Amino acid sequence: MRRVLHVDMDAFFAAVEERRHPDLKNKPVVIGGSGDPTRRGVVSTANYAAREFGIRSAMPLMTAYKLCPHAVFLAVDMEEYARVSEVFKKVLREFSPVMEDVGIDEAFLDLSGIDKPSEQIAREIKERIKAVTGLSCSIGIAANKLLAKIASDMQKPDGLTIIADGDVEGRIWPLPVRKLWGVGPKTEAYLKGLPVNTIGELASVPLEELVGHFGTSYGHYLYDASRGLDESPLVTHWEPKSISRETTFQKDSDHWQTIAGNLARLTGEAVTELKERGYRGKSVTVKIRFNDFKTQTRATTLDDPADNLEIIRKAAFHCLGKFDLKKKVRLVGVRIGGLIKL
DNA sequence: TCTGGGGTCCTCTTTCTC
DNA sequence: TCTGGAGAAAGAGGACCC
Repeated sequence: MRRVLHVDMDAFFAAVEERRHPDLKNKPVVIGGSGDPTRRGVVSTANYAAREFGIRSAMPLMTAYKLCPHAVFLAVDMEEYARVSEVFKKVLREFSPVMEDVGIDEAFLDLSGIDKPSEQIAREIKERIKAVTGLSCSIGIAANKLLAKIASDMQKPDGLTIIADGDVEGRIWPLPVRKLWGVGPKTEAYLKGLPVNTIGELASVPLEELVGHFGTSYGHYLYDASRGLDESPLVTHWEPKSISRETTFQKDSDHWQTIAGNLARLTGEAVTELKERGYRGKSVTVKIRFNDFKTQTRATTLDDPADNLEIIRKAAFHCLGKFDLKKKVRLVGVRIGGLIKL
């Protein structure tokens, strides 16, 4: 019988900042962008005090500022969060060697080979993480990744939730479909029209109907997921598939030099990382987002995999030439794909 | 009015090759 | 030489994740 644990750090970025700056405790804290709410950017994390004002992740900083002008706004300090992330993941590996990284503040742990009761392991992990990082986390344990992740979200912050066999009907089915990993705002809205609002209602839709609405792959996924079924293994090692850089201008621009200059700079940064990590790329894609938020991409394939700045920059500018730049541009980005390890 | 940045994966269409 | 079809690869867009 498989047993999977999911750890989710509570309001991670904000919690790290509060630990560094104890005077922030009990104040609303918003982490995002450059930390200047008058500039373009979105909320990465808000602490629980800020959430009481309606501030949420992915909200524009300017909107967050209107909701709570006296909140403390801080810049994202990825280096520090990555450092703390390594510390708590090291703790997890002490409990089981099979760990899957899920971004900076989450991880799965395979407990299948371990004898201890689930609740005891979870409590020990929470204590250890608290001891070495000073931070709290929420933990979910279930028979697979899908359910463990839903479980860790059920009692936040500082939660501990165990989903047992037979709990799906009683504890998962009443939840909104949006709680399923892979169901975002678009799918949620589409399902609402069927009408399907809860995971249980989704489970009552025949497989053929789901495949008709969503295609073979996603249809089957939804069918299984609504029943709490998930065979996917923990992924303990993976290679990057692409490396990208993009930037949103403070002011939309139709000035070619501004767009081209930024593309050249971003391409340089991406190539530097490509080289540092020891890869070559086979394809180059340029992304432009216009002032109406419409996004277009133009891609080209290189003759041979490359990590040479001149070759990749030339390819990027070839792509840039394929755009019709009549509208003002708000974002430019470059992606190097088809990576091959040297 | 506002809507980041760094990724993955899927689907559909177009282009290439045999 | 022309044409068509099949299948692969490339290109574009979009949904989703943290």
